[in-house]
Amino acid sequence: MRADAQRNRDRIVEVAREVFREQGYDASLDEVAKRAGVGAGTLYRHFPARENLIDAIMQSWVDRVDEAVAKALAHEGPPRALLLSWFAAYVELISLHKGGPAKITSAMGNPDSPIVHKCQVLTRASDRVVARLRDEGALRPDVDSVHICRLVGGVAAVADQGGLDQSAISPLLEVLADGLLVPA
Amino acid sequence: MRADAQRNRDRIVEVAREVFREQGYDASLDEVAKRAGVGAGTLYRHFPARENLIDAIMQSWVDRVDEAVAKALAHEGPPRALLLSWFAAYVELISLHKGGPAKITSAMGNPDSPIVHKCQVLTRASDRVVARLRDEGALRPDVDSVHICRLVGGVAAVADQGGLDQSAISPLLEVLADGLLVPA
DNA sequence: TACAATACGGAGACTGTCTCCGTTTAGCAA
DNA sequence: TTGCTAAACGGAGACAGTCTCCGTATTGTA
Repeated sequence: MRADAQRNRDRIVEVAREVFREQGYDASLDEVAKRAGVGAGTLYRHFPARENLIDAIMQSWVDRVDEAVAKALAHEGPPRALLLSWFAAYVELISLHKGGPAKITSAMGNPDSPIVHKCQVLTRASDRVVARLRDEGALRPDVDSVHICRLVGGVAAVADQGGLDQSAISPLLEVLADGLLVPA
Repeated sequence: MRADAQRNRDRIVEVAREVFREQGYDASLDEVAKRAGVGAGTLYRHFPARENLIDAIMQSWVDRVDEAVAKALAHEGPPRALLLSWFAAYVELISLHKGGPAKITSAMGNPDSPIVHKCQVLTRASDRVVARLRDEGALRPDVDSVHICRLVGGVAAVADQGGLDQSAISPLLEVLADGLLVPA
């Protein structure tokens, strides 16, 4: 890629991150282009669809997912606490931008989505949690990490769109944990 | 209301129901006006916001909610089957139109939403199921019907946006049921 | 039949998406 | 350095959707 193209691409991503954080994933792309000081054509050449831009923004975010799952696994404690800790991290990670939970969760399992590989990062992270719990015999045998991602993503989507805060989310996540773990 | 106004209003609702069923809740309102044979101004005078139109469309749907909950309650069987039967009906009811689950669930508990009273219909229906299960001592004491509506609505939203079918939804609803009921 | 009051409709302002193509620039080879 | 070409740029403008404004038409009443 030519140096100027790289420069513009980087700048667009940087600005988009800012604009999306302010206004959510529905923000105007022409606005992003304008603030980045490039023409609309340049933006759309680099990112033919809005989703491609979102995907690029999330690049740095992948690292945070790995950190979060490592932290959750490192924490000693009963399976329920581990699961709840991962759920909370999961919700936070996908809720960084308004509209994120719905966007990510609905792309889950759709191989044609431009953000498919971001979804894989999440399912793989959940896989690690699932594997640990399964080792301990704490997880119901018929659940897998896609189920978990959909359930927790659903809660996050509702919370995001309905403006729920932490205290409203927690009881919902607890129900999920109780439904996923084998009865004590 | 003047007779011509009433006529137009009815016609707009009728056409909107059809258009929304075909294209989802994001369908163009000008298209609705056009098909209804009225000007855009007329549509927007009757329904200042898209949500008001959606609210009007759902009028007939309220009856179906009452029917569904009655049917679920009439069914003899263990609490888990009752709950799952209600969940399935709930998902179906709010998924009649594309985008419905997200719209309805995110309005849940927001008193300013134009469709707030449709949400109340759903919570009240869930209340009846909750009351029955609580009588039987089958429900965890700390859950209420708003929790249930949010959880099931979240699953419905994910299913709606991700194009999941019945077989993908069922295991998710089962997890919810297991998390909501006291362990057997 | 006349006359308010009420309602209608559609042109057009505005906003956002996305494309097309003439212009500019980076990078390389001589 | 210079010249050249492929690559990239940018922004005008086509298109689509939302929503308003206001001149016109209709209703229902006195």
